This record gives sequence, C-alpha cells and structure tokens, in this order.
Amino acid sequence: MAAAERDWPDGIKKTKQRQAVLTALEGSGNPISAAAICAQTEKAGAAVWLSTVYRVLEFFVRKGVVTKVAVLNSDMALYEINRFQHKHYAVCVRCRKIIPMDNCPMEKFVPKLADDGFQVTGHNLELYGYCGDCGAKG
Amino acid sequence: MAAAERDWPDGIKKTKQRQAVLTALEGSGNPISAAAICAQTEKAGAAVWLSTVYRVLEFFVRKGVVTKVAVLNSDMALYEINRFQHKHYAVCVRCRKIIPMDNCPMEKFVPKLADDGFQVTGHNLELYGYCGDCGAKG
DNA sequence: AGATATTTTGAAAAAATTTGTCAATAATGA
DNA sequence: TCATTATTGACAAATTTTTTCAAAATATCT
Repeated sequence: MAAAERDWPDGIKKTKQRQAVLTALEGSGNPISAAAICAQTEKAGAAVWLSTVYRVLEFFVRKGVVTKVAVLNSDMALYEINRFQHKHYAVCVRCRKIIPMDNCPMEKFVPKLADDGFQVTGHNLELYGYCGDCGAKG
Repeated sequence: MAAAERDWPDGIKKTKQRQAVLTALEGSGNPISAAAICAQTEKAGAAVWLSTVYRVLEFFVRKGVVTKVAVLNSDMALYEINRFQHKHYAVCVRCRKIIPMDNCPMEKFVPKLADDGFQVTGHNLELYGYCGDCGAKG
C-alpha cells in the first residue's frame, strides 16, 4: 500500500479510510468517481463507506491534496490526486476513455474577459473527440 | 417571443415547450440550468415541466442546437444555445458569477496526447478565480 | 379542413448522486 | 494509558436527473 508508507500531508489525521481513498486515487492514473473509489477500497480489502469517501474527498480537496475535475457528460464528479502540475485530459466521446495531455495552452495565453478585475487562479480544460481505437471503428 | 419567429432548426418538431426552452436559453447570455429554464418558462407564462425541460435539452444537445457545459463545482448541468462559435467562461469561485471569455487559447495550439490517433472534435475550457467585485472584498 | 398516425408532454414516481445526522469508534496528545 | 477530539459507519434525506405511461398536441395524408 503505497499511501501507507508515503509522506503523509501535514495537519491531516491519518486514518485507515483516508489512506485507502488516497491509495485508490494513486492506483488510478486518471480521475475517478467517488463510487469507483469506494469499489476500489472494497476490492483492496479496506472497504470505506460511500458517504465517508465523499467526506474524505471534500476534506482532501479543501486541503489541496486532491482535485475535483469537471468532465463533460459525466454524471458523477471525478477526482484525482493533486500532483501540483497542470494536467488536462482528452475524453473519447464514444468509449469514455480518458487520455492525459502533456502540454497546456494556457501557459502563454492572456484571456480577454469583460471583467478587467477578474483574478484567474486556475483553469480546467478538457478536449473531446474520438480515441485511436474508436476513430478507426468509424 | 424571439424563438417563435426565428428560423426553426430543420427536422425538429416545433412545439410550444421547445420554443419556450429555446427562448429561455436565448434570453440568458450565460449557460443556465434546467431548473432555471423551467422557472424562466413559468415566468414567461408558458410553463414547461422540469422533466420536459430535461428531455428537450437532451434532444437539442443531440441535434447540436444546444451545448451542455461542464462547470466545476456546479451541482447542476448547465446549458447554452450553440452559437457555433467557441465560447468559454470564467467563473468566480466566491459569488459564482459567470463571465464570458472573448478569445480562446486552443486556436493556435497543438495538444500533446499519449494517443496519437486521438481526433479532437472539440474542447471545453473554464477559468476560475475571483471576479472584480469579490477580489476587491478580499 | 378533417381524420389518422406518431410524437411529445404532464404528472408522478423512481433512480442516481451527494449531503446531513448521530451514536459508536478510532486517532492524537498529555 | 487515559481522555479529548475528530472521524466513521449506518442510515436517512436532499438534490438532480431519468423513466414511465396515459393524455394531449403535432404533423401527415387524403
């Protein structure tokens, strides 16, 4: 269990459940839902109740350990570990595969907003289209 | 009622409810929720049931008339008329104000994806931060 | 225009996701 | 180790979205 041995974030009480949630998030390279995390902890033999998963995720998001990702046409919210680097994804509209993007267009971009005073603190970008497999199929 | 007189999309049966939904979407410059559309139709004197609003929206999205927008930390899905032009928004994390963006970083950008075969058909971008009013307040 | 066939809507119920409650449990500090 | 405080399980409730089906509206055909 990687999360058990890794450095634990400061000021966060270490519990079995939180470790299990973090391990599940680590285990998935891509953003996953609370339900998926719950299922994952069950499979790993350290079952965490769904309501607890939500609470833990909310807590982690507030602490900056985890990031909530808005994915188009996903009816559930998705979460991923905050690796403290920009990360965006391309989503296949057919098979829902999620493919990470290695660069970011916002690096050299100044947005034009009607509100001059808007302070941008972050952004969320998502590409969609057809992945290699699905594009080939038609 | 603007939507009543405007060109009606081809192959789409014209009903009072669909017109009311489209009018509500037209009336709002920004993406709005199904519940907001429902309330708007009521206020306009052409009340449409919430379930119908969802059905109509789903239908319009499939037809390409309307776009579903993924907004971070919004518990409801938001919709806007497809004006067939890129449109992105900045969202204030404090007051939830939505401010349209007049340019787009994806115009001159080639994404680096692990999947070489991925065909990008669109994208969704959202900035977040503090709007002029909220930033000033601290 | 009128009758018919097909869609679409209202109305309500159900499903799915997320949040809240509270007693019991577990983790941290003295 | 014991006490204090935070956290979890278990369930209930709230919210958003989807489904169902008879009734109503719309388009089509003559």
